[in-house]
Amino acid sequence: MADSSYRTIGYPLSALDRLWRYRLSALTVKVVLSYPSYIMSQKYYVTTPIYYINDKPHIGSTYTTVAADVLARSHRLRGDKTFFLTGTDENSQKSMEAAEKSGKDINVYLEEMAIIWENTWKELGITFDDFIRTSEERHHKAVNRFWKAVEASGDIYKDTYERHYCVGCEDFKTDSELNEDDRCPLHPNKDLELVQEENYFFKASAYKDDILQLFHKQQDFVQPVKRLNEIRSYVKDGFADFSISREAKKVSCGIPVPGDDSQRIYVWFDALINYMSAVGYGTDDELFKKWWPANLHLVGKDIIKFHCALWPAMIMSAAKNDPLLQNEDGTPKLPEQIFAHGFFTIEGQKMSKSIGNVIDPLELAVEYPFDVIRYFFFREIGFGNDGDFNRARIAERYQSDLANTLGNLLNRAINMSRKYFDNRVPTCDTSVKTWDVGSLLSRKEGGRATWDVEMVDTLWQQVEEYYDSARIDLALEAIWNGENASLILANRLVEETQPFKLIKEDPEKTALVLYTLLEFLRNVAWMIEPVMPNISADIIKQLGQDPKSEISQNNFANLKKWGGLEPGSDLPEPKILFPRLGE
RNA sequence: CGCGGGGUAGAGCAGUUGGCAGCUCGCCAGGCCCAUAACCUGGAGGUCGUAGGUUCAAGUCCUACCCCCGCAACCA
Repeated sequence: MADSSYRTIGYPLSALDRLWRYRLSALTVKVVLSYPSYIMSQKYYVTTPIYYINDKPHIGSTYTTVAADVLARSHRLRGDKTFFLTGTDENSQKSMEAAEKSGKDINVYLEEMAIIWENTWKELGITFDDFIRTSEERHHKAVNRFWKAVEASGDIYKDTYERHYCVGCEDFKTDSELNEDDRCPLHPNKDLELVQEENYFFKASAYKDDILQLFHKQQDFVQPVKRLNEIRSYVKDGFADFSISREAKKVSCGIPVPGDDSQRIYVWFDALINYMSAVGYGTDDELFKKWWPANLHLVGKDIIKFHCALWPAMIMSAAKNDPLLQNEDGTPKLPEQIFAHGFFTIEGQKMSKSIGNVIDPLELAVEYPFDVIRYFFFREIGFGNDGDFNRARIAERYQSDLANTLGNLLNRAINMSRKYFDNRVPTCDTSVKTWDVGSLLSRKEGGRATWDVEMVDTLWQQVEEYYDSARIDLALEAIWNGENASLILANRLVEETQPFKLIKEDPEKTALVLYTLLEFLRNVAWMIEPVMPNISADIIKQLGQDPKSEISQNNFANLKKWGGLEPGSDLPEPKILFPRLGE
């Protein structure tokens, strides 16, 4: 990097060979902004969708919820005021049908199921801060307030119509949206309902340009980019008004339309508002001001239409007549970002109850420590992409990444330290930031021959950036395999310095090497804490520290500062972190 | 013209604005002996779905085409 002798200034561009251009591009310095952590401290509000409770949680909803948990934990770790919301959608026809099937009273059924969901998340160690149920009073109040605001903006109108309604899409279909057999192309085997009634509509179409403008101005409003493209073309091609109510006599659930008991608010208009009702909209203005707008709505790729287009349109409308929804400059307080993750198949097959491959997360947590599953979710599958939930791959990841790379490194580092330094963390000068390794640490040409604490700082910066952009997968990759300090590199460090030989010649240098390994592992433990909280705590305990006391300091800058592991402190006897499988 | 995803090493995947085709696992050969038969190094293995086009330069941009996956219900 420092060697710029091959930069032949003034050379005509056309004469540049491939190598030259390649090297020049390698010179591009990544500028990473870093702030003192006391400035970084801010609020973070993240949500999952509210789940239909026509059955217990499965691996799919678990994936979404765990992702939100990882992001919430990553912000808490850094001292951000964090609010993580999940919950249940109880005003839907699907819940009603499931209740009927079970033969239970609807309220009894909803109560039981909501408890199952909440308890499942608790048992899996999900750190949600609130659990919203759309049957709750606070939600009804929020919906009422929201409806009235939208109504005052003139965006709710009544219409009598006769139209094709697709139960699968929960949406109306215009003639142009039907396939050649006059059926819904998404649900061709499902009869369209010819619906004839008088309902309320939300004038979404009035916000078409504003939504497109939003996509244009805030390019990261929808992530990943491919979803933004998808939703943009949907809005461009026609962003029709949404039906937002049903005749009360035809549905057995739902919140009554304010001022019109003959109609019930229908599905999405009601459900989306949960993100506001949970933080006090309609019940606690101060609380609402504290948390809204949400920083991130985490959703599955199937519901981006509602979250990325309908929801902002609804807020734009309501904001016109509700100061609580306005920024200081009068613009609507929209959520900052919507991230759509992909779906996964189970062993190559679509997840399906009839195939019988639906996985209960609690049963899975018996097969593997749940931290391992969490790791697999984000290491194996690029976040935002589709993937496959595959047992063989879990075992592979476990053996290779967890046992061999991480677990073994911890074990060998602790064992050597104990053996050579009287069961203690080696004593060395922790202010030494850089030292000769003796050979090349990086296998790449031009790789470094020194250990440099700066590499750990750089890794921290990368990891934080990746967590910030919800790229949990990239954070893990950087920790395990990155160009800077990484677990791979730490293992290589052992080979290059050979502390097991070095101890006979140069105990001081050996102390430096082993301290570096242990202290790096302490840092890694905190980097992976959002994804593997239990493993993280285990590592810190094995290093002779109390994870709780460290985190209770709630001082992120302190926690990641090099030298946190005290030289000379006791090192307990190590335990195998990830026992080999099948033994 | 229904919508979306995808075709890159044996398997699974990355490849930002075109600039030496990469990662993990597996395989082969060495090294090491602190450690969980773990760790490190080297190697083999590619017509980047096909055919055209733009360009000094295409996995990447353009055009056409082929193939695979998902789209009854359950369902993130």
